[in-house]
Amino acid sequence: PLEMAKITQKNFYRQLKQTGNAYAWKNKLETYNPNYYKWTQWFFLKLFKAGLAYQKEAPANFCPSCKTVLADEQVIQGKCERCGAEIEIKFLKQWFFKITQYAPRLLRNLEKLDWSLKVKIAQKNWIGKSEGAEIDFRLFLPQVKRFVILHGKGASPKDNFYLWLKSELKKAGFEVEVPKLPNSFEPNDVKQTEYVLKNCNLDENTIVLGHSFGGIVALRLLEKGIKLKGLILVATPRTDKFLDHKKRPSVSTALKKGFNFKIIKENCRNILLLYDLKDDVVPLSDGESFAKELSAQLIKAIGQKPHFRFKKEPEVLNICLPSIKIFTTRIDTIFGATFLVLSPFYELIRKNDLAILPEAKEYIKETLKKTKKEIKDEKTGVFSGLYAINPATNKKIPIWISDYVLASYGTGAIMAVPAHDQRDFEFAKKYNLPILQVIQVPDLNNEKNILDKAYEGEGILINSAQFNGLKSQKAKEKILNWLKEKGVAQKAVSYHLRDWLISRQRYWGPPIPIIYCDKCGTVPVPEKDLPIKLPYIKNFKPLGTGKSPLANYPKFYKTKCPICKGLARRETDVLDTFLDSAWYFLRYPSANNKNLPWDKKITKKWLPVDMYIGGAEHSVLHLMYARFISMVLYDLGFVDFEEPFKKFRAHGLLISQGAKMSKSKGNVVNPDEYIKKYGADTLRMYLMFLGPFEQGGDFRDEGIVGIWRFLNRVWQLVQEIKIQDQKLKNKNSKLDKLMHQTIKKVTEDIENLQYNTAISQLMIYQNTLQENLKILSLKHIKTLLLLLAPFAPHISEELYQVLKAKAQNQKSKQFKSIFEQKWPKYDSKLIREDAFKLVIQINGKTRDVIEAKTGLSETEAKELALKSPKIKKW
RNA sequence: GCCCGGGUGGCGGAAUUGGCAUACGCGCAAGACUUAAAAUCUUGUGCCAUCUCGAUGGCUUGAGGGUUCGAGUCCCUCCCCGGGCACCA
Repeated sequence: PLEMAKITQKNFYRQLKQTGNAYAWKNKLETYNPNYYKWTQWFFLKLFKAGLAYQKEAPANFCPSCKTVLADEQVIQGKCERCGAEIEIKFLKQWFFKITQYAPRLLRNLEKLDWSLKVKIAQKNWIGKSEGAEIDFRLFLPQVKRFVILHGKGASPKDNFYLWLKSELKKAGFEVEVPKLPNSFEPNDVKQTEYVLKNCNLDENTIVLGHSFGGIVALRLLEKGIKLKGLILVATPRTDKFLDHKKRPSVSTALKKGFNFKIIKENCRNILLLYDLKDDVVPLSDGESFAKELSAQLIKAIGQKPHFRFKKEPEVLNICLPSIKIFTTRIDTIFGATFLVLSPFYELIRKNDLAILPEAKEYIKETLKKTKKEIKDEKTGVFSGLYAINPATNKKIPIWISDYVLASYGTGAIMAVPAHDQRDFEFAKKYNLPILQVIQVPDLNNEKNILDKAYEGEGILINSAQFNGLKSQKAKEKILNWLKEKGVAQKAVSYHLRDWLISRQRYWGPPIPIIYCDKCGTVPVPEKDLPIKLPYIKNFKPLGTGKSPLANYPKFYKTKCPICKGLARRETDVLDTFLDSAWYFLRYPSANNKNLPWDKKITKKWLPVDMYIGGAEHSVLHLMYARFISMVLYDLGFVDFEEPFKKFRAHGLLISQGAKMSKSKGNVVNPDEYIKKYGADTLRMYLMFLGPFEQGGDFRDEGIVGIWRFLNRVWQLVQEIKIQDQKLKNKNSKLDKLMHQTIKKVTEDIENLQYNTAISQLMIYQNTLQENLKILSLKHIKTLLLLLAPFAPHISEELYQVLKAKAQNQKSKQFKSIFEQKWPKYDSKLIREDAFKLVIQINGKTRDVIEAKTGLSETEAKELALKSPKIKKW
């Protein structure tokens, strides 16, 4: 790629120069240059340190042909933005930028921007804000009747979260016991176990929750042969390694006996472990070792207080009464929610070993083999084996798993309301799930409102208990408040925008500056070590193993940990090259600065960009990324503007033979051929003359000779003209008027990107000059050349030199360039017409047109009109 | 399905606020130059009628309706083309 880039860029630069584009060539840059991508990597580090770059395991768009993952924006209609292959969903660990954190601002700022409406709307839709609610649907726990909570060392039933948890569980309809265990300060697990056996009601409908030392007691109960429905260990020690173990001889003694895990597992099949990441008493590793021995699910969380010692610990309640959070914009239809649907990638299913059916597990595996298109084409799903409780109706509803629910939107779970959502309707029909109508269909006389498809509109509520008769809008508000009071719902906003996936398993891109060390974890490369150069390797083809080709080069990835200096491994994925282009405008003015990404003073002078012109295809790609990066840099104090481009205009796309130009279609129009035949000026001017700049169209060369002829006539004009005596000056007011009108029109049209009409005005002007060849003065022709210069720079410059030589009596001399002359100004007094055409219409039809002098009064104009002989018969 | 553009001569396209629709260019036709062709220049060129043959009348901006003295332009309904997004709950 490096060699190829150098060849293609050479040709690219040649063509840009040849077409007469006046760029500041001193300030050019190439993003593959280590001097440039050094700073791209530097951004990554800045974002990483600001908590805006993170790694996560998530379903990602994977292109099987490019063999890399892609960002959401880079999937166009289910296909790869680069190669067009059908995208698959793979569950992989990748790096992301938290662009979603900026979603509200990216949306809000749009209003202030002077951008093509098209692009603003595209961005708005892509960010896709929806307002609604998040609602908790509690899981239905079959056969569970009773909770027994065992407190820890030195505690009593009144301490920590016990009282609160007891009341919450009671509210949910369970029996709860919290025994006061004997000798709490110097507890003996044998004695406490005996106490529980004697005093508590334990059976196969009971879940025991043990907190800290209470967990050891719980395990002993199972060892004794007690069978339980479930066991929850909250921060229970496995080893006596915790900080002040010397002060806890009782715990050490209890642990020394060890556990009979085999019997424990036999007596209880549902075991969940909850450990606090910031625990200052029991290390997380205890939870990990328990999880291994008990083959149980370990949930890592952060307690309100370390070791879960606060009065309210929602994480603990969540374990006892797991619930599924859904997002909806139609809370008014909640009484019609007859089932829940989870995405196959829903966190709970993946991470918690809920009692889901084997066929559901199989389904999740199968989903990973499908392409996006296959998923879309047919709705499939499977019953999970679980049930939830609809918080509005308190009814038990089944939980299904289906890939028609996206993991990456909302919470990854939905309440299905088949009567009022077409997708849910189709799903319910296919799998024979109940459909309950809760909104009246207007204009339907039939009282039963039988539905053969979902009614998705709003209306009056039915089958919704106390909310019957309300209109959707009002009902949304009331139901939300009702569920809020119950503590199971809250207002929520969801965005369509996803975090920006920036890892690529390609070769060509800046390596992600991260080092993995067994001891120190994920370590950012120190800034002084940048750039991490992309090595020159022979086999750069993608591997298809989910890893970058760099993963085959130990020379690249073997490194030392910057912290402990031990052996470590570099990240081998590279950064999305869209990140390179997300900040290049900042680099242009300071392109030659070796020590900084940009010079503060120069940046202040030149940026933000006044006017930016590009393709609309970058609406949600480059333009969104660049805005995000600018906002981050602003927040971090590196630049003093949030928005990089004040004004943006999208040029139209020129297509060829009815399709986008592409090498594979063989319909590429090569400018070189036209330059060879007609010259660069003709080509560039023809492109401008073709049609409205912002519209684009099919490229045909049928009219190109028109421009060629026009430029030839201008050429002839300058050759033929004889510079007159100054006497003739100002004699021809008609020509002067046209000249000033032309200056005005061309100036304004250029500013509005209406090049086609500017050129047509130049043609009119040129034609008139030709007709009045004998009475032309220098200014007329000079103005023509000045106005023509931006369109046809080469010929204008040459003719300008000829003209100057003529004007100064043929002395051959090098004159200043036309591009150093001032742009002509028009005199608005001279533009005003002194005559106008008085159009006489009768019943909207033109019956006569009379030449009239300006400044007539209404009566005078009427009189004049009535004199027209033609109107008499009308 | 939703959201943007757009639909005007044979073609690319013009048309400030509603006020001569078709500017400018291509193409085409006739003429000039030429032995001839190309190039160049000049003139003409929306469609349909009518006749006394250079005028007169009518029609025309995707379709239909409306507002107005007057609509390519404003309002309503619909059709077609291009682009974007799309199980987004």
